[in-house]
Amino acid sequence: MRSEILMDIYERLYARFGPQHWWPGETPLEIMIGAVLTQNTNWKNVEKAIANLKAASLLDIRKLEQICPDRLAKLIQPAGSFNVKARRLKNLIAWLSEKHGGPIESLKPLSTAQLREELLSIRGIGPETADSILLYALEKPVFVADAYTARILGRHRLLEEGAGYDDIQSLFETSLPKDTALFNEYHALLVRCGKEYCKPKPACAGCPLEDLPHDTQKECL
DNA sequence: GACCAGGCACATC
DNA sequence: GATGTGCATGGT
Repeated sequence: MRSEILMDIYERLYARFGPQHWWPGETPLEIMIGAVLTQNTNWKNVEKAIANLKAASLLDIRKLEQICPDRLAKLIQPAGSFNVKARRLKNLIAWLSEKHGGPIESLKPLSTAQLREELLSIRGIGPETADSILLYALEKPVFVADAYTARILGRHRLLEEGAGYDDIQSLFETSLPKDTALFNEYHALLVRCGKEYCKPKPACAGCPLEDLPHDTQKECL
């Protein structure tokens, strides 16, 4: 039942918007960095910050290990919260380098559960950032249950009262096949639909989910 | 000028 | 354990 509804939503979104080609990053390292930079931040600003890092040839674990936080902060300035994010990036790089010796390839054989636990232990990496890294950088079948997901499901009365991040995530992970490509596309499509139609002040007209039961008064979680 | 954006840590109650 | 606040830029 729930699987059918979730697949119906997926089909509608895909039929409307088509493939989203996420994550827009060329390497796993760039995706990881983008996941931190996009915290509470518009993606366009993240692109500017990443362009600065590229221009400085800094998309490299060894170089990011060396750089001082102040210089890193200046480069990522367009992404906002730059002092905080510079520290968070340094924490992430230190984990890669000190615990796993650098190359991201060495992470891929490890279990999803172990990687998630380690990521969550890094200061600055919360559930959503950890799951974005697992799904988009490491290609693990993990569902990213972000604010758009909560908002869209909430508006369509598909969430229990008080459902939190883990509840929403397991709703998808237990109802759908654990398929990296599906989770990749589904989350990207929810973000796309949320941006265009399901904002805090919703504009439902024309939304591919418009004729499903929904409640436009409902606040986002 | 207010609100929002692909969150998280920390303080306080 | 729930709720509030700082971080900080850039687009609407």
